[in-house]
Amino acid sequence: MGRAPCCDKANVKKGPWSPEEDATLKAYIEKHGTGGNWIALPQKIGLKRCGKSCRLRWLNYLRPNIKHGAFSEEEDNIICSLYISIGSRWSIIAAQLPGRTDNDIKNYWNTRLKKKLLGKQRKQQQAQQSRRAASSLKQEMIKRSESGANFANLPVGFVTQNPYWAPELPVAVPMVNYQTHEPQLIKDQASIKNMLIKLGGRFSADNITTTTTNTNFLYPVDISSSSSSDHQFYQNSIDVLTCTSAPNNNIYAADQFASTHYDANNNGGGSSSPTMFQGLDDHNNNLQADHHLSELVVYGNDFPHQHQQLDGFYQGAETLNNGSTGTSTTSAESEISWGDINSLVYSTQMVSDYETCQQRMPTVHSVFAESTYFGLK
DNA sequence: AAGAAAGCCAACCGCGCTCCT
DNA sequence: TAGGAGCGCGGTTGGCTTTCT
Repeated sequence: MGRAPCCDKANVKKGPWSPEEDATLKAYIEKHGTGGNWIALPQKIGLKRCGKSCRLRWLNYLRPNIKHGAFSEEEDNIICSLYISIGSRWSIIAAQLPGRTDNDIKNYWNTRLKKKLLGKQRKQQQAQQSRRAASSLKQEMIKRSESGANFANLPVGFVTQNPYWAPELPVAVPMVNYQTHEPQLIKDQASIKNMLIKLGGRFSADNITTTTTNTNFLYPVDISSSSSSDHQFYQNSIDVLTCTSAPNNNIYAADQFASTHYDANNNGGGSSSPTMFQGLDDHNNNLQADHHLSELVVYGNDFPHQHQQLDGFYQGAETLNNGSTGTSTTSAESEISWGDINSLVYSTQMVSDYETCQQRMPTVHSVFAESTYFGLK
């Protein structure tokens, strides 16, 4: 049984608002306010509109100080930065842009900005580089495994980047036990599989047996104290997102990160939105999966390349926009896999952290340690 | 000049969350 | 504590406009 409709659909007008309707609504709200009840409002003022429609019309068009028209370069940058940081939280993004509505920003992003930022050429570069990185990492993992390497030396929280599940599993997955804080190697395929499911992989309905709440393999850790060789190894292995005011400069746990993007029934975090890792079971989607699994760790603020790389991100975007590269990108060529860009966002957990951060610090940086992710190197 | 395709954006839809009873 | 009502949000749709062929 579905939810009861908020209004009598048969007796409400749909479609564009007339100037008269606008005037009626505006005059009433300016004089009396909304009265705290949008559902009842249209009846009060004699509009044959759904209360939700009135609310939307007021918020997106009629209320004072709404800014219409072109977005500035500065606004573009803010939107991009926040989208990368927090994803499609349009209301939060809109809160940073006075006069802009979430709907406006959403439309602007969907129709223009995202095309501006990414293109086919980049995707191809990304594919090549990602394959190379995954391959070298896998070899490194095998080497370490064969030599009986002590994975305790690895930075805590490391997840093998062998990203694509079937048909072969990673050789081994170094993890830190959440309870004991002891490093451990996970070699058992079922365990690894469950772990990856937990981290966000979706393989098939039959295979989903874990929930997002039962096990915790990882916990936040400061990698700044890791040895330089490990640091390098790590750096070559993962992508990095950072929040400059993350508590204690800690890495966020991968499970924390993934659990908010996935649930075992594939219900997503809300409505019908795809989960972050949707597509991992697609055999043609190796590249995308590469990226998803390589993003499971978040550093603190001491990573050296962050500003430079964020700058690179924007430079790349501008280059695309200006068409100033030798290989200009046409709009037709700009079709992209949105798994790529959607995978850039923080988890809900991180968003709340971000929101906390935001109260303390004016900016939040997102960073990608491997800027090859964007083909920017 | 006309039809097709693409771009754009206002509005709708449905779900999760919160508040209230 | 449970259930209902309303709110807020993000995804999607549909229709108008602009550009392309």
